[in-house]
Amino acid sequence: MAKRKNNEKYQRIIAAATRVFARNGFYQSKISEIAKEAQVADGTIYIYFENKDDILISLFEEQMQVVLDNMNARIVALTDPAQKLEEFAWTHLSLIQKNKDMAEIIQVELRQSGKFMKEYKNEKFGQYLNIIEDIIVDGQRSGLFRQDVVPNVAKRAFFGALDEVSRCWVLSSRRQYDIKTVAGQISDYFLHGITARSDPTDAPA
Amino acid sequence: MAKRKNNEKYQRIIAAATRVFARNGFYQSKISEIAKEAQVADGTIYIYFENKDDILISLFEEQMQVVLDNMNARIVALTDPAQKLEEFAWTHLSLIQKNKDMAEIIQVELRQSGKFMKEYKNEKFGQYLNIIEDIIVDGQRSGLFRQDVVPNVAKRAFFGALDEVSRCWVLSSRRQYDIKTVAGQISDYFLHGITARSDPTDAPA
DNA sequence: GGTTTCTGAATGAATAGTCATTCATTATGG
DNA sequence: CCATAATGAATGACTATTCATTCAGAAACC
Repeated sequence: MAKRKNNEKYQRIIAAATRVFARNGFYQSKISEIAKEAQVADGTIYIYFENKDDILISLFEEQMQVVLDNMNARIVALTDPAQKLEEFAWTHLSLIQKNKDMAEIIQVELRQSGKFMKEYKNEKFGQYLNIIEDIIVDGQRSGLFRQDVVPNVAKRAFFGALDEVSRCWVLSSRRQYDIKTVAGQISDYFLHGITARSDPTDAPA
Repeated sequence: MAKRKNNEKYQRIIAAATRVFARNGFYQSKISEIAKEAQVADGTIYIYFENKDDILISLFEEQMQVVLDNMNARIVALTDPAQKLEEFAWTHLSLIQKNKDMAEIIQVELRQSGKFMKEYKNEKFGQYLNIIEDIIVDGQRSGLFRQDVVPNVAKRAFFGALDEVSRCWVLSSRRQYDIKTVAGQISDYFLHGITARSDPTDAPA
């Protein structure tokens, strides 16, 4: 296999595949269509990738690394765990919005059972979730978050909430509410809950 | 097409397809494998179903109706919106646990596959989400829930949290925490948030 | 500088295998 | 017997992958 990173043709195929997979779904996408979209011969793809699956996995690994770096850089700049969670929500939704094709693939194609979710270990995704877990544990240590919260469950609850909203955007292609509103609402539910409180200082901003 | 409902062979094919799809994923599943599992000839499947897609859709419609009826029956018996949400969480997770193959298909194949999420309108799923929305609107009317909560966003946040936990179970096949704990935690985050409060009466049970 | 040889990326037509779907035929049961 | 259900081998489309060939540029040589 020819050298991958920083290779113009490799990147062109990745970009083309992202569009094609998002358009048709993985199993409906033909190698020939990706080749055409990348302005490359069918066979050329096999110089850079093992097979069709490998294109999807590579696509994911490549993008996930960017997302991880991005997110870590933003989180590390903050100290307050509550602020960190808000930042996570906002950044996550921004990334989804900025790269809809990619988001759709991660959401829809990669999670398909059998091959991808079961056989491919998907460490990058685990690392991503662990950013949330670390924030929660940190907040518990400092006494800001309740001690009876189970970080491993809470991280999934928080991520799941964001993810479901993202799915809605990705699949319906219309956003009813802007990112700021949604990210704010979700982190607010998670931090303070939806139950009304008689004490007005508890009301959100 | 031979009459469907209450037909023994129809049900046998649905049941077989559920197992096979859960095992291999939709696109990796062969009609011949479903036929074998249902102890039926390949061609017989086409007496009861239009095509392969139709099997998946029928599977889903059939099961979703059961889930909807189940959930509605349980919710209607309660009056307190907060209790209703707790009941929703508990029932949802119980149903997932009780029927893992089905859960996997709904989670992984149907909801997330481009072909099905984009082209198939999926009204049953919308109805399911609307149960949550109705509870939230109800709670706002009675002043129990905050007025600044957006029901349409909140329903997705709540469902997403449950769904992510379910996915974790379905794909890893081991449950670290029992249903009662998880359902309790999630509805508690959603109702009261994870932030610690100085007033001890705010602490969860 | 000009000629030859070499290299390996790129090509795309051909292959080889897979499977959904059909349908001529057979069984069933009323 | 007729109608309906069931069968499963055969069909036909589809497409991932291969590989013999081309070709542009780099090295070697004179």
